[in-house]
Amino acid sequence: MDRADAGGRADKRKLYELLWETPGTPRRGPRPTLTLADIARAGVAIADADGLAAVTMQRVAESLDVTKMALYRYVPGKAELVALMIETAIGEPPAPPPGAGWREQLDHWARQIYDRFRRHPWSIPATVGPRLPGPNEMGWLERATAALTGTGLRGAELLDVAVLLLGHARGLAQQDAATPADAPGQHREAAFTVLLRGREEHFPAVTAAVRSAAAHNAPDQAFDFGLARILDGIALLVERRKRS
Amino acid sequence: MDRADAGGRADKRKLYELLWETPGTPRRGPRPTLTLADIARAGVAIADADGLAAVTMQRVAESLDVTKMALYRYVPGKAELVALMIETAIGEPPAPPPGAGWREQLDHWARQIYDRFRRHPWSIPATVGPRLPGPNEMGWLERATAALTGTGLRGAELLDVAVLLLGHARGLAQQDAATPADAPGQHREAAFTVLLRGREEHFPAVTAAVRSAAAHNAPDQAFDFGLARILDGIALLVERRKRS
DNA sequence: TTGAAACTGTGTCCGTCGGATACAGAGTAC
DNA sequence: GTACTCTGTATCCGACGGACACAGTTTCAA
Repeated sequence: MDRADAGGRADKRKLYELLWETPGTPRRGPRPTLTLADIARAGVAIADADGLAAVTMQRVAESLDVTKMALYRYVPGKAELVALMIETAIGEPPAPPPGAGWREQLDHWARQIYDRFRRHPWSIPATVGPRLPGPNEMGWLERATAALTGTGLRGAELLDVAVLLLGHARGLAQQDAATPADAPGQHREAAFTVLLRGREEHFPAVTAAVRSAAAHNAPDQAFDFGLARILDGIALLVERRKRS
Repeated sequence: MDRADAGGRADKRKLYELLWETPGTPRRGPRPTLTLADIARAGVAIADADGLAAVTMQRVAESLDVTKMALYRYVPGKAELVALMIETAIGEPPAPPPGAGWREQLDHWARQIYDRFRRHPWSIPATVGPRLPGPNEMGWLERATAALTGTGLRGAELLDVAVLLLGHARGLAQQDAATPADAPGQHREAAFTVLLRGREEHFPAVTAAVRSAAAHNAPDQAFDFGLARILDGIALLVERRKRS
């Protein structure tokens, strides 16, 4: 049973303090050999190298030359460790290109977060489910909403746009992570072709689409394509609001 | 260590047979007491009730009045069981509304898949990472691409559109699942308000957006909003292709 | 009719995981 | 110096996924 399900309010409070408050260092007893940042970085390194499943309290502790149980002096449990890892991996939001309009800013924002997801594929499964956002995560959200301030969109819509772009970046990063690294050329089409073989009459439209895509052997532009459609749709709304 | 990481080719082949081939029933030995569909349904029921973490070989077996190890006669491992559960939960794709244009079809498609994700929140974390799509999943993709056939979009773009819509439905369903069920009114804003309190100067744009959203106490329309933007953006492209 | 073969479900065992608890040593404040 | 507090450790536990050997059951072939 995952503690995230049954843990309840106490765990959530612990996580909040861990993410949002810098602990006032106590002045008694031996100095800690580790810091939260150390632990988070060690976890990220392991996850980057061998995936999220390889992030074990045991292994994180070994990479820090400490016993497994020592980690529990810093982190209440594994869920909180992963939360810290996410904050570390996502990092601080990048500065928007100076003097850019809302569209360029959002385009930049989406590409940056897409890049983070691709550099840390484990963060995609790690960020599903009910979660408490950390300061860095909130910082990214701030940048996205700030980009749209003054466009005439409503408050809720600003948040909706951020969620929309984030979902797209996540989805595409996941698709990239799903394609094996040994087929650099036709990522997605190759996997589908095998599945569709002999079943063309069941999936005629997909078959046609895959064949057409393979024939034009265009590079994988799914992220750019979706991003352009989304921004087009937002631009349409901005224009409409401006006129009214 | 998760077998999905290190398992390699043999596991993938097993999973393919499991998802795509109806096994020729052997005629020797005692008749099986279970079917794959039984097991998948039992797993779905447990996941719907208590979450994905509650789906244990032990518990699935108990709910079927069988020993844990009996399940391994049907399913190579837990990863494959979850894959079967996903196929069962997603189900066959719905028939498109007759006589509808591409936009209505895609709108319907997105709402339907959004609904599936919301009815089975566990399927969101279950469908991350490298996966082999099953027949039902491919069926959904078929419907989406079929809706756009004849619009002048390229083959790769049809697939991109499906990925885009799927990502949106996933993202929003996840956000819904993250909001506690005891706050029916202002879902998202309530959680943010607590985090932003006392930090308004750090996140001015988010603060303003959240306050504005809370003031207009509009119902949660994030899914509708994003879907409309996406379809607007696609419509723009379709128009452009039609003219050229 | 009588094995032999094949298949199903069971019981037992193992390694690994997250985590609780008790304890020993280290450092600080009085 | 001594009491207190904090750190890291050692040991233990239950639950998990899974391997393996075995017993019972059904069908096929002689």
